[in-house]
Amino acid sequence: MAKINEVAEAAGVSISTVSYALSGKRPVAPATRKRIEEAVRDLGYSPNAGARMLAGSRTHIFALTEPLRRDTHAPTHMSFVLAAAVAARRSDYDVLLLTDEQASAGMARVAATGLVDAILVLDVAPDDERVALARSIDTPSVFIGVPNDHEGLVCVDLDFDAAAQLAVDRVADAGHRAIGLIGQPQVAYEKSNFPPRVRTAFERRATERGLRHDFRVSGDRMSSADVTRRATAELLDAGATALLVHATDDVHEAVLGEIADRGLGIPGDVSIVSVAASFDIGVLPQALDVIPLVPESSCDLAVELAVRSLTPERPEPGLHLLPPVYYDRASVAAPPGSRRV
Amino acid sequence: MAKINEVAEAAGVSISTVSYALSGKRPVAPATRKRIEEAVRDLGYSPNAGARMLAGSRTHIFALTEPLRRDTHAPTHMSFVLAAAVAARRSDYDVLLLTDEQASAGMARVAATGLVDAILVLDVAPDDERVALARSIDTPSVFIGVPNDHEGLVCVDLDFDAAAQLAVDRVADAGHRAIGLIGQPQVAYEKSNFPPRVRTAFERRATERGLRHDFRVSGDRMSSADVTRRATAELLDAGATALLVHATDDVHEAVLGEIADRGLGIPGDVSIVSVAASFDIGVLPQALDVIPLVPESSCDLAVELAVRSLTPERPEPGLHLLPPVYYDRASVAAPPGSRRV
DNA sequence: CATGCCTGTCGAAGCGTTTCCGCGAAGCGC
DNA sequence: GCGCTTCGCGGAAACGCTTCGACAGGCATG
Repeated sequence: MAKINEVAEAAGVSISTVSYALSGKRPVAPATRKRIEEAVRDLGYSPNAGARMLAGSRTHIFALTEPLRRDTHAPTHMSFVLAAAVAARRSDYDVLLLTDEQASAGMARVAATGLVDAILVLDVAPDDERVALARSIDTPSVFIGVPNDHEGLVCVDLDFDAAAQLAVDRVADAGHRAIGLIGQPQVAYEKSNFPPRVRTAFERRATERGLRHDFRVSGDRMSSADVTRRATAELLDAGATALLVHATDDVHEAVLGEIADRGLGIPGDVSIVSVAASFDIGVLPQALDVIPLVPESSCDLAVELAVRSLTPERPEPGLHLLPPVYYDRASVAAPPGSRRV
Repeated sequence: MAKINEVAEAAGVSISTVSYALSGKRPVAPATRKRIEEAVRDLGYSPNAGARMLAGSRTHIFALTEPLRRDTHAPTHMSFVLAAAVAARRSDYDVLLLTDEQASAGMARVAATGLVDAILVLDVAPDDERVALARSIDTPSVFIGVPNDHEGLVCVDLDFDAAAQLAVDRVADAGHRAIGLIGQPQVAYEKSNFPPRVRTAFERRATERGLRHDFRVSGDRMSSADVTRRATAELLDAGATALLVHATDDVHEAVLGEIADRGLGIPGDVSIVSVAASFDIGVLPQALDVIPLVPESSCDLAVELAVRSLTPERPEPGLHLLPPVYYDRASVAAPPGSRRV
């Protein structure tokens, strides 16, 4: 509760010198700086947030908007929120949560009142209404996810296309000629932005590589494991020797369960690659090759772009895609009966 | 981006009149008020957040601290965060998220800088370090959950004792003489504050009513359904005719699965009551009697107390427990072979 | 020795609200 | 018609910080 003038008095300098010493925006003599730092410590001074906002042009707050759709996968979502908060903090920023209907309304509000310096947009839908909003306000925003119409926006995401292509290439290189993709639940292809990207890239690349390929959605919360198991069964029955899985942990479990129940081995009989998994793949009973979706990476980049958009070197609008990384866990091998080793 | 003086000019009044008209802290002539409101609309004025904080003594921000322990159940947690944000918004408050290590460090920081008016404490552990912190700062705080040492703190929670007692009474009244409790995973009894409360109250009340009773933990994420099924089997084998379940949805599913596999009917052979469930009990394949833990109730109350702690009528420190509500879904009946109907 | 240039510091002007104090006009009772 | 209260409103002082412009002194340069 000490104020800056008390610090100044205690250190025997002027208020402005204290301010400069703390912000580092102007050089201060080492001896002076030391006295000031001591005074700060002794008095337990920390600058008043409101005064800082008013005088400076920074609030040191980012908004995080998240509509929280019904079908949002809670654990994944939590990882992103956490990662965003941690990343923001590293740049001396706090995070203001705008959930639910406040995702849009609040976004306009905090922009108008100047409560935040920038806005991080989470849980992006293909036709997200926050796209228009972002364009209409002058608070910079960074989308974590790619809406259909992203003209002029700064977007961050895993390069899902490249990820899907990488996975397809890997199994194709291993000699597989027929592959399947177990995707997200049906609703995700309507409400979310990335599942369709994986699917499309999968199909395109499989075609390019001359592979037979097929796609199935997985089960959602209600229909549970059954749908997924059936999907797995269908793909295997159709002759697929490699499966890519783009889904949550329980879907992976169901896929592995079905494979095990059939007495098939990984990678001896079936090869598996997990694409864009955002959970800890280590919780699964079987080690799987994975191209992870790392919330920390996306959020770190998003925060960096947000910070930079407050400087003269604003980041250029457009897609900032993170290159996929492939982790080999020996769940991909040549298909059974193949002539190669 | 319009400022209050522009509004004043446009409406032909002074700045202070605009302020009073908007805050309602002093009466303003209807005609004047109308002119001001129009000017506000025309100019799209919204008061600058920083200036408001500095001049007024309110920031209109609550902090929400959540350490996010490893074992936190993501969906439940999300419900609480969402409920808190919604409740806060109804009182014209925004929510600043302090996760992870910032749960404590950030709590001290936002208090010192005056960034927030009050602090909501989530995810409370029995020996929570935020207890000491809360006492040492002068920003009011409200705990959602009850730490062991809650002397002088304002705490909100479901009355777990009463809930457990209510459930025990219900099955006892129905004629059961041997009952079981399927609780949370083991770790929850060390790290969380409420599971032990349910267990203790269960045991006390069952003893008071002269019931044979037994307790089992459920399985966690890794050990999955097996542990829970075994626990269920053990309780049933020991002769329990009624089971109380205090756990997440998948544990409920496992319990129901085990009962179904044994060819037992609910409530014909076994009676079930779900205690303090925070998920939508409707997702289960079978309707169950439930005493729900409603995040909205807790958070609404917490916000109300937080708001009130900023007024002269500060709420008195202590436990503010929400009375449990019993929803009858016909999953409790007389035990098999009982003489009554 | 005068000049100019750094370096380190200070004073003061904002930043956009809220709120205290006070003033004029209108309404009231006598 | 006079003094009183009440009502509506305006002026101006905070609120605590950042930052611009200025200035003194020390140093090297011509």
